[in-house]
Amino acid sequence: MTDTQAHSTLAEQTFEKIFNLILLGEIPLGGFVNEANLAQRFNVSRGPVREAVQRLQGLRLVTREPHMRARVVQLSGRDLVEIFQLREAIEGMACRLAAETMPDEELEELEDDLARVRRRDAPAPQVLDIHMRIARGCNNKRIERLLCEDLYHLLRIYRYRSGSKPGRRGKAYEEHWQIVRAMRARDGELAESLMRAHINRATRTLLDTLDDLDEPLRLGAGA
Amino acid sequence: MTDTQAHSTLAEQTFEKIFNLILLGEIPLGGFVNEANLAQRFNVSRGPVREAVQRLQGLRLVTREPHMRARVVQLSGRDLVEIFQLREAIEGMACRLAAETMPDEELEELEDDLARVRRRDAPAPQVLDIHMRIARGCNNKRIERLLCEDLYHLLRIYRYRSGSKPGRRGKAYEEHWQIVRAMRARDGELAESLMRAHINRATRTLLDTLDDLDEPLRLGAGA
DNA sequence: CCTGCAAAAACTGTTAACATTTATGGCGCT
DNA sequence: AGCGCCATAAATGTTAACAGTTTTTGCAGG
Repeated sequence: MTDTQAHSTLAEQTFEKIFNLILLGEIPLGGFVNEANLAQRFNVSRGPVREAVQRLQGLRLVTREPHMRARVVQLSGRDLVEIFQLREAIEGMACRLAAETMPDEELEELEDDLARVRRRDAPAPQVLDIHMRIARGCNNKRIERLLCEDLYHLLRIYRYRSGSKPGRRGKAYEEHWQIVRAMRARDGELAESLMRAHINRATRTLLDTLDDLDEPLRLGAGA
Repeated sequence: MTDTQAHSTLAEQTFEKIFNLILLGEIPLGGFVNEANLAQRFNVSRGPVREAVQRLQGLRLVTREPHMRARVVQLSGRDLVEIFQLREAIEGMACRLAAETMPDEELEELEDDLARVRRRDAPAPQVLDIHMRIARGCNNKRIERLLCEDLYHLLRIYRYRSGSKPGRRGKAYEEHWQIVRAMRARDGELAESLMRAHINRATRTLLDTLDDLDEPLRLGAGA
């Protein structure tokens, strides 16, 4: 109507809309992604919808084989472990690189913001924030995109469903602090191993949670 | 005509064809990817071509912004370094996981094949082969896909243009051997660090080659 | 009641035409 | 000649209809 080029292309807007549908559970995990249905819903043709679904497939958020109907992935406990193993490897490397190449001023800023979080007068207490800032500071566009665009979407869905563990908050802060200190010391190797340990601990907490719930966070049909 | 479902969908066939065009340099690095042009060339409509190009964008092999024409990436020296840094992180982790979970028999087979390569009666002396087999054995589908599907395509293009360094062959073999020995000993940590060192050395060789050539392997316009 | 097959429905794959945006080339102006 | 503007050309974005495959439905037979 009047919203001229918020994202400029229908395909991109449609991607965001479908992603939100999945995020909010309106299309459940394991549920089907129907092109015609979505096209009608958004008042667009199937072209942009197809493009959006294909992008979701690129993120491995939906599976899609030749003539079969696309469906949202299940995000089983196994899937999450795999994602976290991948994060451990990539974010570890990102942290090493950021420790070696990030400008001093940005590191200081990062440290200051972290200190503000501790004093409870933080502007945005996003847990992912520090991870994202390290990813953006690693001076490797390919790693940055993989973390900030590809894995970020998956983590959003996971976090939305299992409101982040409150018990880990304090410990996570301490671990973040150590990581930033290693980075300020320009000790890439230490920074990497601290980040890996940090994510590894998160993985363990994740596994415990999954055990508690008996079954993984499943909102779609059971396997 | 008669080739019934080799890949079943036109979009997929078109993807392979366009990829080969890029691999062979028929579409040069930095060159434009014209949808209508390719559609006519392959006797298909623009739909499958669009889908193929979008997949190439997902691999970060072509860049494509809203209304601009898509173009093949440049693969500058910087790009290659970034790819190798990413490989170091992911293949390192893959190697650790493979060392911990790969079945004994597969590891033995891997060792035997490597021994055959040493004795010069190898069936297929593919350098990438051992990396791929480790990726496939890491028991993490997400990592496997990232290495075998995403990064594999990029490495193929790089290798096609700079016929793999012969001087490294012998050393690479020795390093592969050590990695497999660590895996057979089920020492994931050692296997990971050996794999990382292996890729790191390859990166250095790569950088030296680039220095020798004065400018990176550029077939498109210079940056 | 269950099983297996055949027709119908639903869905994805593909195409060609239309709409909109960007790139190109020529013209006049300074 | 060099620079900016405007018409034209070319490329991408979008749509609606058609084609082929898969899933569902319903019925007949055991």
